[in-house]
Amino acid sequence: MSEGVDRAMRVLELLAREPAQLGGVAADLGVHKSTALRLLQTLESGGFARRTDGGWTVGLRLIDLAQQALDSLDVRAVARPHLAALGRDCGHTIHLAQLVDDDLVYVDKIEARGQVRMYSRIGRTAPLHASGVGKVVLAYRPQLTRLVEGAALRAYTPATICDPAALRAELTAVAEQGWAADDGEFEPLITCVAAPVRHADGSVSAAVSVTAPTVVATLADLRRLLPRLLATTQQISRDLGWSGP
Amino acid sequence: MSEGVDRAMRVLELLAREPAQLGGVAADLGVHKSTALRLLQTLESGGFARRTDGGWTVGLRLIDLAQQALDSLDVRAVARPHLAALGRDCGHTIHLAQLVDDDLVYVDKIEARGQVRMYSRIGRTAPLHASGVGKVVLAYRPQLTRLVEGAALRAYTPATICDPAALRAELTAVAEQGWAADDGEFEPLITCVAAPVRHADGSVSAAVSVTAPTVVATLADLRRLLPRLLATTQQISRDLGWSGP
DNA sequence: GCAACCCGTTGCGGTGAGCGCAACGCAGGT
DNA sequence: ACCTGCGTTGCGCTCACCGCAACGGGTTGC
Repeated sequence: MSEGVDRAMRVLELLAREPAQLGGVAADLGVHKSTALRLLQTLESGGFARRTDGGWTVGLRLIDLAQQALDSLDVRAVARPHLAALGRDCGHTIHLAQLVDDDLVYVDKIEARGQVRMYSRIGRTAPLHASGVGKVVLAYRPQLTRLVEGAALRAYTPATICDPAALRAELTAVAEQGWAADDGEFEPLITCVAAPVRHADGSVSAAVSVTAPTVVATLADLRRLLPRLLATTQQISRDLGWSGP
Repeated sequence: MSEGVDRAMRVLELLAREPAQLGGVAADLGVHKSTALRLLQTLESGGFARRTDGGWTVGLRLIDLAQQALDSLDVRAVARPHLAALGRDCGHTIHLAQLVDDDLVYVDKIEARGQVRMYSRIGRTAPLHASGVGKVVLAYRPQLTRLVEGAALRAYTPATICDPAALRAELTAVAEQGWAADDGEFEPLITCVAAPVRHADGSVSAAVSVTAPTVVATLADLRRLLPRLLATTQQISRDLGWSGP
């Protein structure tokens, strides 16, 4: 629709991945470098891009805006202290994922006490069929299963549930027991347990998970944390206005 | 330079502050609403804007990109575990600020153990003359004093140092003692101590601070944490390749 | 030393992308 | 029944933006 804006967004995608120079940006967009320069200058004037020694990078304004947007998410604000307390108690990585349109997005994260590197990032989307938070949300939002019914379920690991029937059975079990596990279904050797967060109207559009590498904690270990996790999600739900069981 | 992109950035600024509807966006930009709609649709197609029940909001892609950019900041990655450890030891809010061009930007934050609300946000800029991290950076980057020399120093509180001569004296003291304090100079009743982080070449372009409301910790209390803070910044500096004293 | 690069940057015209306009469908409120 | 304000669509006009070509300044190579 708006060509310039479209190109600008592609530029930001590029720069966020890694800094680039004018020529590279121009080539990647398939435009003349003078065009790319003017784009970058415009972005620079707004603080969305900046120059470094070795080329162009995303600007601070982008980071500021994103953080502003994150802070305006009500679920995040309400949940944060509870997540921090949970993280302090168990020492593992805590994730908060929220459903936005048809995507389940990680919107908060408490780092594990250990120094173990784990690849996850606020802003990324969680695979609905291959993550604890995803399965929890699916289990309580039947209409969302349309997103995984027809589509071929991607196998991230050998443990990923790719068979629709098996997934349906899993979701039924999750809905009944009130929590979900993920034993290496997205990344090998990474395990988690997840539980739903309810809004005032009782709907589930967010979830909390406790994640750890199996070398640190096995699924059995994490299961022992379930009462603590469920207490956390229930407290968050109550803070959001939910008054169910 | 590029009008469309310029408008798009203004739209994002608007949406990040608070969700808005088409009419509001159009009015604020001073354009016809059809124009605003096309802009929003373009942003939507790239994931930079999205529709909610009550209007338009910033999209997830923006958050993802910003987080990606944050993660690529080397200082942040190196410092994070040390900051977490420091936060665990003292329980107060920890900030990491980095100099980007002429702005000192908060790039990481460890929340305080207590539930006390404090207004700071990753992505915001720190006032150079009215914050611990700002004064530390100024003290070790004399060429930057040009930024505060001529300009009228804004008085955030009665304690803010607005007199150039007084500031110069303060910076000299900071440079000598190796750390800076901020006793209500930016926000009343908020105190902090800050120390410099050095890069491999010995230059100072980042700083760490320990912040607390005076009701929780007085300046005297925070001073007692100085050895721990200085040990942290020195360790970060070493991890960055610095081999000084 | 000069030449050959590659970087970012700057006028300059032609043209098509995107602008404003006007009109429509649809909800929700009075 | 009306009205108000939302998002949306088609249509010409025009000016913003594109590509081109040329320039200045670093760095590299022989």
